[in-house]
Amino acid sequence: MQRTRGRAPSGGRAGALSQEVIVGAAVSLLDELGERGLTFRLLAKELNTGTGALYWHVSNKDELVDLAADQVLGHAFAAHPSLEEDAASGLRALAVAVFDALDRHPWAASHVSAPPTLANALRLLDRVGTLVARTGLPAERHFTVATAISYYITGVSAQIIAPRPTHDATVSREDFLARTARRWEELDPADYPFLTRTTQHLRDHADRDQFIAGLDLLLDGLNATAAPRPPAGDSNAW
Amino acid sequence: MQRTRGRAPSGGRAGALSQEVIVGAAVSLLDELGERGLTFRLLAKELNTGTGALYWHVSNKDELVDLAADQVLGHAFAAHPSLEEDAASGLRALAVAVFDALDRHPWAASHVSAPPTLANALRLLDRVGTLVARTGLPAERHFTVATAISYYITGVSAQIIAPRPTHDATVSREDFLARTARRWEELDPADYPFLTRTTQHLRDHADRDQFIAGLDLLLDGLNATAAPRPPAGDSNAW
DNA sequence: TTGCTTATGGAACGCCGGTCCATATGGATG
DNA sequence: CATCCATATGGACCGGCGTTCCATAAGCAA
Repeated sequence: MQRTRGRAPSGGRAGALSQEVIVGAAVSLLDELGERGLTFRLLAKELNTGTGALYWHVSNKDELVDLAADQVLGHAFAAHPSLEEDAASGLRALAVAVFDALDRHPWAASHVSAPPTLANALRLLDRVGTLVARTGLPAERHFTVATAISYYITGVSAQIIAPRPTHDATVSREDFLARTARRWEELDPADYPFLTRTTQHLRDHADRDQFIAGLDLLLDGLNATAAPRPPAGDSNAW
Repeated sequence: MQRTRGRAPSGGRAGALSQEVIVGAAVSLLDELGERGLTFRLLAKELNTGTGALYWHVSNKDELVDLAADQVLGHAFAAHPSLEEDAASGLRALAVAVFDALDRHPWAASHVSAPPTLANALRLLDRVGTLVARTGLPAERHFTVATAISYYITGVSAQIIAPRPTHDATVSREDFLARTARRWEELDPADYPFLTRTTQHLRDHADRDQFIAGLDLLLDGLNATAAPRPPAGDSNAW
């Protein structure tokens, strides 16, 4: 019965509760304590109310966290107003904005899903699609390519960002990488020929650059298939 | 204290418990009931023991699920023995094998993480890296490219596969897609210009093909950057 | 004022992850 | 064969969680 509550705060009570303020408080708590630390009891105390009141505006914890993640995704659009750029750099900028937004709220990364159902996830796919449509790719490929890029953005961001909370906040990133590198070095080169000689790159790599490198690979592929016949000069001219 | 229990079942008791059999039973339960349905109590009953005994072999539920997911990832290697192929088709086959393995155990998709720490996740990155090294790409790019591809495989698989359990098993995939398509059609074309004219592709798309299409895009990019100067004839000859 | 819908908050329920501990098992030692 | 101890077991128990329920309040229409 309490579907789709949280209309605009107009006309309500004074210290009115609403889905919007609840989700906002949830984001703060999630940033501070992570997904495990977010509790309806704690959230209720934070908002000076009881758990029952919260359930009037939000149907359960899964929905709450999904809404919170979608709000975080919304930050990316605020940080990246749709500039008038060419398609390739527009896609790059959008992707990086999403990565950075999720990077600031690691718990959210694993909750932005596709095919999208929430408002900002829908907006993301739509913007990617609009930019893809500008590349001159044949129309029948737009959906597939747009979806692939969206999947890359959210899926790979989640892979890169999510692993951290597994380990204590007491362990710094450098320590973690150094420890992992050492473990790779101790592996049997016969079983793991590649890893055992690649540990230095692991130590030096930056997550954000890694994300961008893969994205560029994807966009290069797009470029290559969009213009299969190599043009005379600059192959970057879409 | 109970780190790294579960030595080979040799020499133990008769109905010996071990990490291996526990993880195996967990996989079955996860397949049947999902992550929420897996319970130490239920698992204990299934194995005719108590919860305390389980904790002797596995330190907590997170570790148990991670181990279960890694076991599922191992299925992919069994299904895809390292054939002697050229790098491109080898990467394709490996990626698809992983996707298929995760597709059969949807709960596992969101638990294979990178940078890898468990045995089969390490193997995956190593195999990808080995194949990448065969492409003739300059050595200093091996790590970045291999990581990007691994991220794509696990991250995008998770994106494609994970969303399903959110909805009841009572709703078929076709129903879900049709419903989503209808919702996209009802959006305001001013806000969502791309989505509102792309609903037919949504209805028709196949997840597996979608995964492969994005992968091919990535591999095309690899191909393009590996051989920046387009060779005379076939551009697929690595 | 009356009556109905919307909204609130806190008590209570059932279940879960995890710990504790009394007990058993079986190989090593003599 | 008797003893001992690290290994292993299983069930009771604890604290805390998501969720439900319900008695009540607050706004609004007649």
